[in-house]
Amino acid sequence: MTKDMKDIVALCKRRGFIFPASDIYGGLNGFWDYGPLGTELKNNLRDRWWKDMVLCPPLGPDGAPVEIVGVDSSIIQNPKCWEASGHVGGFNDPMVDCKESKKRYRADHVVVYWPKDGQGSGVAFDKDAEDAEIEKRLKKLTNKALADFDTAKLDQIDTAKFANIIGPDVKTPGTLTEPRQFNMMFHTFVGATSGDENKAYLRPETCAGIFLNFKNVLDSSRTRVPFGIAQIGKAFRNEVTPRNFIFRSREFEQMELEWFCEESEVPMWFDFWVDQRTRFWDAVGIPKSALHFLDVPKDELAHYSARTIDVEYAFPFAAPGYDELEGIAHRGNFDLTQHQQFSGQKLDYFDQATNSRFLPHVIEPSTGLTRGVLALLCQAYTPDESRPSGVYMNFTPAMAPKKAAILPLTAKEDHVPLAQKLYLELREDFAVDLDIKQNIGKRYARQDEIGTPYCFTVDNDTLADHTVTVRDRNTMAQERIHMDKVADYLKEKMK
RNA sequence: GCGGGAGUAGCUCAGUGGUAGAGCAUCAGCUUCCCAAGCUGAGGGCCGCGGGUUCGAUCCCCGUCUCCCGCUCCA
Repeated sequence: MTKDMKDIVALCKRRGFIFPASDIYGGLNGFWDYGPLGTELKNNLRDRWWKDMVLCPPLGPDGAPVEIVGVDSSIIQNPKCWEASGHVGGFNDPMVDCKESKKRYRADHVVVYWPKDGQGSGVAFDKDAEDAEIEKRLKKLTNKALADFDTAKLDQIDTAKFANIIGPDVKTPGTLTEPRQFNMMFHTFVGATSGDENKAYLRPETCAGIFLNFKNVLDSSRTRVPFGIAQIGKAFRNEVTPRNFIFRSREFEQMELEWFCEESEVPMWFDFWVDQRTRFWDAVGIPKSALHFLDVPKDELAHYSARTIDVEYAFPFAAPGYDELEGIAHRGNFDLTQHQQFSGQKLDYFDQATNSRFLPHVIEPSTGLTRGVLALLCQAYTPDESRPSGVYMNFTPAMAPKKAAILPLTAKEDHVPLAQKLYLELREDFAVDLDIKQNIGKRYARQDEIGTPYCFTVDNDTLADHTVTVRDRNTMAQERIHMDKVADYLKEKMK
């Protein structure tokens, strides 16, 4: 059984899950619109996250209920916020292109070896190049030994000297272009005039809005450490290469929790949240067997993080590997420290019990809602040549955009009125379809393709004893239940 | 941004220098007591967009946009 992204993308478009944004204008790279079914699916996943995190959060490791509150912060904040977070300074990496090798390099990742005697060209290497390899290439290109060179990072070198540098993958000097800034943040202007003084950014992640409101929440909500603040919302990144359907898009939606605790309790809470998040994915239909937990190696950690576990999912485009679905990071107290410094406002927490002040440490389970939707779609997509539709979407009942279809077995006779009655009853509580036209097989197939877990069919027996058949999407098996029990049946299945 | 591939019906694709087809989907009718997406029919495309060559371009050329694959990037 193979899952091909092309087929999944086609089904999403055909059945109204996801469309290219601005489709009638030819689309826009990295942007997507959610159609009728996709919106329901996304909302179901979003609401389930909010319920599990904020409305009905779990019991903590000690058995006591954990406390989490929500915020909904502005997408545009004071630009100083992004200086404090490091996004303005740290993520505008200057890049250089090589006209010869057609490769692109981060300027600070390229090391240039300059001859100490000033004779001949400088030779550039990737920062991770092995000594033996460097020595060999220097010898070949300049006939000098490693000890005859000084080194400097490319971003520290005057561009006037670039003409005399041999790029990392070529043999002649002068092929490297001037460094150019790559800004991952979308910028905009606040107010009617556009100039540097009112430049602002669309948030590249939602968590900053949580840290900015840390003090406001403390002052207004009687929360006490340990506690969490959650937020769901859009974020924007000017990705160099949007790729893999909605996996890496320029506008996306995040679900983030910042869990504030004492430093000494970090390991306990870290493990707790990894466990909780795994349970969540399992509950919405992503089993642990489809996940991979990557303990991010120290040298690849973000500058603020002491430990991060990437929860990766077996996306078809990553096969046979995995790609990131969620990151659970120990951010230390980096964010509060930075915002305290840049804003000049005290953000420390006063603990009445111990009469001490401190900046809490943070555990951040951060996931992409839209990546979650993609994982749900990929996981649900099930080719099955034995059935007419050739495929069905195996959503859990709780996540499925449509919970059930009500089908009169025939369009004539007297099946229709009973089906309508059942439909009107169910639609008060569930997203259900009533489908009367065409033969029953065609209608089952249609529901399979959009992942409706149950079909209730009215037939001749219904007229006599008010029972209907329940047809299970995955097994195609049927059982009879009383019409009055259908609502309870659905409710039970959606737990 | 670079290299390669591709844009024809809602989807997947054929096709020809003389203004277009198939399968599926959609809709209507028929059939059907349960997978018979079976039967009949209908709607739907200025062949991505803009130029150029030509008597004439969906086809050839140029530009542009978008998508896919590989680099680069992914805090």
